[in-house]
Amino acid sequence: MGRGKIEIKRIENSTNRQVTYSKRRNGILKKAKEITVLCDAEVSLVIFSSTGKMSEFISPSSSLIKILDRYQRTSGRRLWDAKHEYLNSEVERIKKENDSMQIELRHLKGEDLTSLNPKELIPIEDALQNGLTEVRAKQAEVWKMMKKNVCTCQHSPNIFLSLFLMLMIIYQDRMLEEENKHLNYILQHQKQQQMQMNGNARDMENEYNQNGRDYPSQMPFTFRAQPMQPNLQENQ
Amino acid sequence: MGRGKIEIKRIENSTNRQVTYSKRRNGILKKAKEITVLCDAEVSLVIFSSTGKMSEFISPSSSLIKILDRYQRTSGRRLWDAKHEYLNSEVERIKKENDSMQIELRHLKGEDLTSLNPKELIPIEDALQNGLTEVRAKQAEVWKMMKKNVCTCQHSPNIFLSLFLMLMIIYQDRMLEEENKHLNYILQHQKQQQMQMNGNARDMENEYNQNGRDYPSQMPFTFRAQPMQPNLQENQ
DNA sequence: AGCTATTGATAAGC
DNA sequence: TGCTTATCAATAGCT
Repeated sequence: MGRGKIEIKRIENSTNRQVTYSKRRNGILKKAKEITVLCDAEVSLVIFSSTGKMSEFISPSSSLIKILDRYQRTSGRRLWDAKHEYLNSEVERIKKENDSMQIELRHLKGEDLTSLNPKELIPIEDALQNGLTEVRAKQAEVWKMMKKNVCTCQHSPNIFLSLFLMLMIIYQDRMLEEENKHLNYILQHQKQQQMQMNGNARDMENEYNQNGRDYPSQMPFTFRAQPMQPNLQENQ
Repeated sequence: MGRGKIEIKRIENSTNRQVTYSKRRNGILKKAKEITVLCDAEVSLVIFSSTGKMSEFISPSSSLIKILDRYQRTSGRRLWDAKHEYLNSEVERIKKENDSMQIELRHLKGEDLTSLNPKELIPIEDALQNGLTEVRAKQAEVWKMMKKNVCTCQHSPNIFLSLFLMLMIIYQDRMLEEENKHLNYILQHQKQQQMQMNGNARDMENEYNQNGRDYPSQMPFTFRAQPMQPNLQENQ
């Protein structure tokens, strides 16, 4: 490509060689950029001219180190010494461990199940059931301990209030969540009511109670975000 | 250069991208060879396709290690040390990830729960419950499919036998486990009986049945490791 | 460094 | 993947 065909052999004229180098180097760098973008390839290109000037192109999303790392893994050729080799193997080993754990975790969380056959589902189900049993046993134990503390500890006059506060602390996140759901529910409900204003105006309080039963609650106790009963400690 | 101008941006069509990659890679490799010959440059070119296939060109008179050495000297950038640091940090990072996953896994499996406070147990319980729901939904789906296949497929006369065999395959591990438990139970029982030989010799069969009820079984169906009923297919 | 005639690379199609 | 061909891109030689 040019005013005449050239043979691919060393250009003897130094100036000419230098000019050709400059032009062709730009060409290759451009091509390298283009192939990374067009084909999302990973490219590392290092060129030294005969005068020792260096040019390079590394895919922007990568780095020379990453590419060389990959080069070693893919080609099997070793570039660094044993020290690095050890670290490399460490990384490989731990990454593998990591991957398998990730898969296990995903499965336990009910994700990526489509890739499993029925037989593989069984040990997962077992593990989950077992875990749940353990966790609930632990929770029961905690409750038992608490109860025991309440029964044996006589020197606190406000023990039920304390217990209540503990529950508040334990369940505060879920309570906030529930409260949010609750408030959202009321809000939406009020909107609906306003829209129906012109139509049949039914008893608002009554309707709330009616629908309140459908409002989902996953709490073990039915806490509602209402002012704390001030007479609670009278119960003991 | 081609039947039409193309914009330099990622080629979305995967086949097209692959073809273009192949062609352009050849082009770049050729250019790299040419510039080394024409201008006696030193070139190192490593390309990974998006599918992970590697191609390389290193100036024949050189080697990748020589070029990288020169790269370090010329650019002043460190590759070996940097590589070392990079790997060390990688190991650290992945190990941390590993540890946290391990802890999560243990917790989900109901281990090491003593270190947790009640509040921390709740998300674990939720995750387990959720996972169990997902897994069982998946299982239900599988069963539904099986059932559908059984109902819609009329050309197999031994469909219930087939179904039974499928169950056998799915549950074979648990069956073996159960059988083992069972056999161990009998063995231990017989030992106890032998030790009591000289004492009050009660009805052996009776005692087995009496204690047999306590022998735990978690199977959804009560399979016992006994010869398959040969008349099973008559049931259909 | 710029220009352009010319060769080379390649996009699209098979 | 390989071949063909119309087009576009790179560049050799020159200024």
